Amino acid sequence: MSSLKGTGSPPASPWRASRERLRDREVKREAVIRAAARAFNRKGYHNTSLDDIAAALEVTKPTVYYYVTNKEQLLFECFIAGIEGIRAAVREARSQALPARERLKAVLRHYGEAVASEFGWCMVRAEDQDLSPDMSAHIKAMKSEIDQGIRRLLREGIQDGSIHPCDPKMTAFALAGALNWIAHWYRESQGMSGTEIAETFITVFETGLKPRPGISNEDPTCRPMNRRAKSSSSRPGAPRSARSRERSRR
Amino acid sequence: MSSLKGTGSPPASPWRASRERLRDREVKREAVIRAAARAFNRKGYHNTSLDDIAAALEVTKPTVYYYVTNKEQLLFECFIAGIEGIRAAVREARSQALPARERLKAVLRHYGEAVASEFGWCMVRAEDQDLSPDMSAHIKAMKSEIDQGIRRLLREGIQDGSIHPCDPKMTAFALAGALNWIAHWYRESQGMSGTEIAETFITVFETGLKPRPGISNEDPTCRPMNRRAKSSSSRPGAPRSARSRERSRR
DNA sequence: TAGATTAGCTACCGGCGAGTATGGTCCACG
DNA sequence: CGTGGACCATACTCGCCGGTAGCTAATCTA
Repeated sequence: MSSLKGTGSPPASPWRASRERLRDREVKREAVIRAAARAFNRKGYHNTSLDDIAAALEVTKPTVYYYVTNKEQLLFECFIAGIEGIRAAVREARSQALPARERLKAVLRHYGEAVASEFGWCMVRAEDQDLSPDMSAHIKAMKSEIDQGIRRLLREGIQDGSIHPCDPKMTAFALAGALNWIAHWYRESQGMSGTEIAETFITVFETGLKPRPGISNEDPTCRPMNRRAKSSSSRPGAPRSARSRERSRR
Repeated sequence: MSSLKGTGSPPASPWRASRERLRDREVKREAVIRAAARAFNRKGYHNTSLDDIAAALEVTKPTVYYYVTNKEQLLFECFIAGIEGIRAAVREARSQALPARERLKAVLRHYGEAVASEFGWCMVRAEDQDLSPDMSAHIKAMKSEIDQGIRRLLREGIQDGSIHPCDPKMTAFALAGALNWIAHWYRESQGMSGTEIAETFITVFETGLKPRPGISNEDPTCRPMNRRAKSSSSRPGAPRSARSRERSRR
């Protein structure tokens, strides 16, 4: 699969112009997966029939089966499309020379972005009861990889002094839970992007609820819901490294 | 409904001795709902048939329908059973003379307890796509009530100085998300209770990731997983075993 | 131009599971 | 003692949906 992650492309279906057939099987296949993701997102996995997906693409069910073996695989592919970015971010975080808290923040930003994406729902809510044992195992392995990566960053941060001592396991659960839950309430219509939401969450997690005398409450991320421009200067040492790095789309 | 919330009662069914019929309708009705919650918890809503639920109670499907009008209502009742405790806690928090952060903490403790309960799954994952519009509206209203209650506590805490300034809406999302997600990974088998987990989360949220010079790291909740059973397996995204796709064999 | 390959459609099957029709059994009460 | 109602089982119906068979038409290849 090549560039499934990008951009809310308009729902135009590649079948439309039957004249200039792209004959690019991969493009169509991705369109099927994206349509499935959108449908799952709206109606849930079990309430979505393959006829629905086909209708959204203005084709019929056998056509969908021409690109995909079964419904389960459709869900699986959506999951992969969503989680791949996070895995990349986790791997990347290990090879950087920054305090662990900064590397963790970069991971969380990508995490939030992925969860708020088109595939966020599938990524977060794919129940392994709906998948065959081997696919379920795949998914569990990937989720575990991410979880362990976050725990490791927490441990490293505790050791290098950039993170307050805490239970890495439980803290990772709390962080991942807060971010995962974005998929339940986020709709693109709202003002904020996934990255912005992640940024706001990160501020909450970093600062904590208990007042910190030293820190001003002028921090723009603490103002209620304006969508400021990206305010790159407010916090010293904020790593734009992760942001500047272009998404690897191949 | 009387006391559905209590205690992981053994899965004994009140029908057991068909000889000594209890003939207590309310008791049986609650047993049905609890059995449904357990089944949904294990296999998911859509993968659970009413025959499954009936079988768990050692009765047949019409018996279930004798106590409940349809499957949807079953899910709804489970939801109510789970969320009622949180609503009560939110209401109670308004009539106390404590700093808002303390009242918020009390709410979050009840929240975590509810999410880790038998009905946590139903409460958290009841998709409103699976419910009729009016039931969905009920549920949304209750969820909103809780959300608004948390936001209010945050605002009050910011004003009385017990909570560091933050965006109440986003912070409420982060808190609720972290706690909701407990339902995805928590299994009673593990060592911690729901309240204990909530307590740990609260510590994380209060303190924040950034180091606080004043605070000792001797806080027992910050030690990694004091009473560890065979941990190392559970992780946030992956609800554990739950033998996938167990079909009702007849 | 003939066969092969690609891509899509119409029309169907099979079963699973929600919900029901019907009737039997046990108890309470008169 | 028989009658009504509460309670539960057997044995269905029926619609939906995942998946398939088999055809057609276009394009490619040689």
